[in-house]
Amino acid sequence: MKPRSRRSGGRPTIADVAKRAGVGAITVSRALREPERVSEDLRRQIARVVDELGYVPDPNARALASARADVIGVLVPSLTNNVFAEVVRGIYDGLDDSRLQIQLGNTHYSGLEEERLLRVFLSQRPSALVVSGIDQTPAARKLLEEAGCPVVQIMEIGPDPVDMMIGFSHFEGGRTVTRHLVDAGYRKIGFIGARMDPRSQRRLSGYRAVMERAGLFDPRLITTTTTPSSVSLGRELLRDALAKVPTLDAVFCNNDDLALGVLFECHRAAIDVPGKIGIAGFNDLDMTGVAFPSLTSLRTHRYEIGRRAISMVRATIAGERPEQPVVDLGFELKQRESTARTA
Amino acid sequence: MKPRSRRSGGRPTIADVAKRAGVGAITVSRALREPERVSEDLRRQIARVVDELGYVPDPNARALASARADVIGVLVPSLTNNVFAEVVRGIYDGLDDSRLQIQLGNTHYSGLEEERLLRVFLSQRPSALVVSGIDQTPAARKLLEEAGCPVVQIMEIGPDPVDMMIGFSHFEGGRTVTRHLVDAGYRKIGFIGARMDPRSQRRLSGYRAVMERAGLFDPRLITTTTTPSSVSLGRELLRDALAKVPTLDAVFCNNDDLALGVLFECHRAAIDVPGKIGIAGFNDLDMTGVAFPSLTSLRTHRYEIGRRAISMVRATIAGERPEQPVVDLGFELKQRESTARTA
DNA sequence: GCAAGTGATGGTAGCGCTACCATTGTTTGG
DNA sequence: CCAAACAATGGTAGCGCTACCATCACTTGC
Repeated sequence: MKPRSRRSGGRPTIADVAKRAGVGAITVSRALREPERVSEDLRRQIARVVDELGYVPDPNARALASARADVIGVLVPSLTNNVFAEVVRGIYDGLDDSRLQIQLGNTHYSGLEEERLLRVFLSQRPSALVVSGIDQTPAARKLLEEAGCPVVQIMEIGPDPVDMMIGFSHFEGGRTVTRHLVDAGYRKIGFIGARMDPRSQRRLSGYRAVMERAGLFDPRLITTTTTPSSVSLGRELLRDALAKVPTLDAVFCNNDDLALGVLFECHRAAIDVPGKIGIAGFNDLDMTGVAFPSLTSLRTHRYEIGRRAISMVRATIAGERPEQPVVDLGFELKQRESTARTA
Repeated sequence: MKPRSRRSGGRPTIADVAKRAGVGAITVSRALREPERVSEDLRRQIARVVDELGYVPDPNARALASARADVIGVLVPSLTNNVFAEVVRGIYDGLDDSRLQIQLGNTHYSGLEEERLLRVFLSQRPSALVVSGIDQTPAARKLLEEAGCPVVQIMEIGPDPVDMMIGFSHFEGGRTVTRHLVDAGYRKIGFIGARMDPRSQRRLSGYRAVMERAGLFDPRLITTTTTPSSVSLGRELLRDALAKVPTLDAVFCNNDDLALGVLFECHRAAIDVPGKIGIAGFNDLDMTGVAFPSLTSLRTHRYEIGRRAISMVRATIAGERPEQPVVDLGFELKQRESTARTA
C-alpha cells in the first residue's frame, strides 16, 4: 500500500494524451466516446498514445463533467435467493463490453430500504435504474418517475409501468400450478409459503382463484409465514400443514427450496410421493429435475429477465425506444414425477 | 423520464447550503465528513439547512476532489454459487450505515477477467479492494500491491498475503472430511469434484494426502470435471464414478450441490445411504441437515468471512491497522446420517 | 461565384467538491 | 505578560473531464 499524491498519483490524464498526440484534449475525449466523429488518422494516432501511456479515463471526472455516470442502479430484494442471483447474473452478462457499471443494492424486501437506496443511487445520476417488482412505496415511485433516466421494473408485470417492465404474472403462475394439481386428481391441495412478499401473495391469489372455482377452497389449507424461505422451513411448514389438515393430498410450494424440504420430510415420514401427497414447486431450479421423485415446478425465465432488462436499458440509452415497453416472458409448467398420481 | 440540464437539474449544491447557513462551503463539507472539527452550533445549523434543502453530496465531485471514491471493489468468481452469494451478503451487511459503496465484479473463475476488472475498479480509485482466493495472475498481484488502498484476499488463507487475508485452509478442510470417512470405516472413498478451481484442487490435495497415508489411494477413485457444479452434475458424476469403481463405498463431494445430486441418484438406484455408500459434502448449506438421510458436511463461515473482511477494511481506513492481518476462520465438521455406518 | 451548409478540430469555462494554506481569536506555559 | 500552540473557520485553486460555442477548411446548390 503506497501513498498517493493528490495529483492523481502520476496517472496520465487526458491532457497528457492530447499533448503527446499533438491534438486538443477534447479531440481525445471524442475519439474515446464518439470515434465516428474523429478522422481515421487522428483516431489511430490517439489510440496509439493511449496505449503507450496506459491512459484510463477517470469515471468520476467524466460523471462530474457530463452530469451522468455510466452506472446502472439495480435493486433486488435478496442476494442469496437463487432466483435473484440468476437475475443478477443475467444483468451482468447483459453488459457485454459496454462501459456501463452495475451498482447493486439489496433491499431485504423492505420498501423503505428500497427508497433509501434509490436516493443514494440517484445522487450518482445513474444512466438507468432497474428495480424489482411493482410494489414501490409512493415516495419511491415518485423518485423513479422523476429520475430522469430509463427505469425498468423486473420480475413482474402489471398495469401501470413507471417506464419499462419485464417479467411475468405471478397470479397466472399460481393459477397454472394449482390447475395442474386439480387436473391431476388432487383435492386437498395445500399452499405452503414463506416470506410472503407481494409476488408470493399474488401466487397465493392465483391458487385461491382456482381452488374456489373448483369448489375446493378451504382457508385451513393455507400455511404461510413471513420468515425467509429455506429448505428446513419447508419441512416445518409441511408438518404444520399436516397437523391442521391430516387428509392433505398435495402441496403447492411457493418456491423450490420449500418443495425440497417438503420432499425430504415426506421421505423421513415415509409418506409416498406422489401417491399419498403430490408436490409442486415454483421457479424450477436445477435440482427439481434430479430430485427423487423429480419435482414438478414452474419454470421462470429469471436469467433472461436480467439480461433483457439490460438490453432494454441499452437500447433506450442508444436512443432506440423499444417498441415493447412491457414484456411478458411467461413461464412453463414442468410436470414431473412428484405430481404424477398413478390413481 | 424528464430531461436534465447540465447544471445539476436544480439539485442543491454545497454552495447553496453554505450561503443559506451563512458559512463557508468548506465548513459545510467538514460538518458532513468530520463533524468533530466543527463547533456544535454550526453543526446543528448546517444540519438543519441540509435537511431543508434536501442536499445530498455528489459522490463524483467528492471522488474527483479527494482522489478517493467511497467505493470498495469486490471481486468474486460467481454470483449464483450459494457460497459466494452468502459472502456477498456478509459484505453488504458489514457496511452498516457507513457511506461506503460496493462495486461488485464477477470474474467467472477467470484470472484474466479478474485482471481486467481490477483495472476498471482501480480507475475509480477505490477505498479498498476485496478479492477472492490467493491465485491472482502475476499482473493482477502487481496491480493489487500498487493499488494504494487496503486489500483483502478472502475465502482462503496462504503464506504470502498482498495485505490482509481472511478465510480458511481448503487443504485442511479436505483432510478433515476424508479422515472422517476413513474413521467411519469406509475404504473405497471416491472424490467427486466439479469446476475444480484452485480451492477445489486444494481440497482434493487434502483428500489425497489422507488417502495415501491410509494406504487407500487409487487415482481411479477421483472423478472430476471442469464443468460448473450443479445438482444434476452430482448425479452424473456418481454414475461415472461407479462405472469406474463399482465397489465404491463412499464419496467426498466437493460441494453440497454435488452431494445432493449424489444422494438423489442413490435414492433412484436404490443404493442404501450410508450402508452401501457414505456421502459427505462441503460448505454445509441449509439443506444438508434436512436431507434424508441428513448429509455430513463441512461447515464453512462464509457469511462471516464477508462481514469481517469489511470490518478489517473499515478498521484500516479508520487508521487502526488490525493486529491480525491474516485471519483463519476455520471450519466445523458436521457429522450426520449420511456417513453413520451401522457396520 | 457566393451564401449556406457540413465535417473536423480546438478553446474556454465550468461540473461540485475538497486539499492546502491562511486567518482569526483563544488558550497555555513559563 | 508574551510567544507559542491550538481550535475554528474561510479563500483559493484545482481534481480530470466534457458541454458549449467558435473556428476553419471544404463542399454543395443554384
